[in-house]
Amino acid sequence: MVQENKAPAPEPSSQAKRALLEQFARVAKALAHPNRLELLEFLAQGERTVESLARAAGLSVANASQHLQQLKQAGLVASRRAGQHVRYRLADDDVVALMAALREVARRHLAEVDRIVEAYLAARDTLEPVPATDLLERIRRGEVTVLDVRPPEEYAAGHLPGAVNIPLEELERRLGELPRDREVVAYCRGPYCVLAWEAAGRLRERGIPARRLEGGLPEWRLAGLPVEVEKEGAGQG
Amino acid sequence: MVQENKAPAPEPSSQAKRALLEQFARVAKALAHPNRLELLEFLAQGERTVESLARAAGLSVANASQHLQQLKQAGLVASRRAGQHVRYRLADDDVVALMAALREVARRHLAEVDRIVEAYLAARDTLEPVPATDLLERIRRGEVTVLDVRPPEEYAAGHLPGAVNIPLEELERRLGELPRDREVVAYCRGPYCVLAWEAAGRLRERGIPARRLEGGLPEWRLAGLPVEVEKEGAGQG
DNA sequence: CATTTGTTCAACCGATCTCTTGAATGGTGC
DNA sequence: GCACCATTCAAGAGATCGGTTGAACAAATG
Repeated sequence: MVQENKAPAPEPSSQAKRALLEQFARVAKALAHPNRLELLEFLAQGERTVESLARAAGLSVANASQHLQQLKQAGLVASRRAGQHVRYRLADDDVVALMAALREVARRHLAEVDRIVEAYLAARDTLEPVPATDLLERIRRGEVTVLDVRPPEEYAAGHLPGAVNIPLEELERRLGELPRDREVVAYCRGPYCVLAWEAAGRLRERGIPARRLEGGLPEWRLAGLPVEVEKEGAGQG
Repeated sequence: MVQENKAPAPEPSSQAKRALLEQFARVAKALAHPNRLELLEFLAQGERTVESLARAAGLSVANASQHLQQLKQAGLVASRRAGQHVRYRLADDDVVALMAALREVARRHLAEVDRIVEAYLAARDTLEPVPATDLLERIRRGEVTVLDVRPPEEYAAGHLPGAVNIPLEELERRLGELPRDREVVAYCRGPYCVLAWEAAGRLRERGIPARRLEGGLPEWRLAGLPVEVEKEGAGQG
């Protein structure tokens, strides 16, 4: 039934409401493309140049640059010039929290996510992951070997206390570096980063007790847990 | 230096990675339009029909229905038929958390948000809002009058313990209902809902001590604080 | 100052999104 | 079983987005 009354109370500053909603939508829009989400995941590991990000994400440099600028305009990332390069970084840890909330909603309400995890990730490692706080306790007791399977560049930008860095592709070759009397806990970029699943699976196939950390380095850092950083040659805080 | 090596390790299941990122982007895409964000804000107050939502958001019914279906496919809302109507609701409180994270990032990193708040909202009430836990304490001590300025429909779907419901447009007329010996704390739909700012401002202009609650009903509920619900005539859990 | 290297800009096309309009669907209640 | 009603579907116009290409720009190097 057509209600012939005037517009339903065009509130005083519905103008403000609209303007605010547009700002929030702007942030969401920046998150609304898989390539940008992947760039954010890389940036959550630490500062990187455009070129490095483009290579990691399999994008052309121009394309990566465009996406990064969208992220920047949405306030999700920041950049600075360092020598010849422009280095991008997450604007803040609250961006990590936002991505976590996004993943959580998707995980809980999209059956497709479960399906993908079952089909691709659970095939490599079915064990439950180790919660971060449990791991910290066991690190302090020296009961565990922490294995960082990310590329050295990301390891250098920050890693778990005492973590050993063996990128996945070198794992078989460098098995000797892992003590055999302690459980290994592997981690990488985040809760769905395949590297850690794969590493845990491969290690257990070889009889080495191994599990994944629940979440990756960004989530660990977000929880306020301690992170070690290699001192950088050109770094300046 | 141009690295002429082959593609940078096209990881085993970058397929899975891609598929997951697309799912996360799907959720973000659903959030990436001001109209849908507004619908979500209404839904965060409680279950509503398509028609009611369309009217509240100033959309055509067909358009509102389309947006609601996008939200549904992204797992953000759910629906059920009730008599002749279809009633939509938030899928889960984690959606409230996601929206909170989105607003937080926008607030902290988009200068435009501050500008809008300053220009439109702070003009009505400049006092700092009351944190939810503080308010609960004062409610229990009976030290405060809690004022819900949302429409009765939203009040009925859930409100703060002991809250008085006076929609903003009736505020002047019904000032007598407010005890004059206690501070009034007004709230509405969320941290940027103008109703509470306006109400607090108008009350203080009349010499009644009044402030806003920090956040609205959805944030209060998300924090696990107690909510009162009117018993509904046709409700069935 | 000229060159090199890394990043950004600008223009373009195809794909996707948004809203409108008008018709179809499918429960409900009589 | 029938008519009604809220909701959904379908199609189309206009706008926005996404990726490519090639040129422009900026900082460092020699």
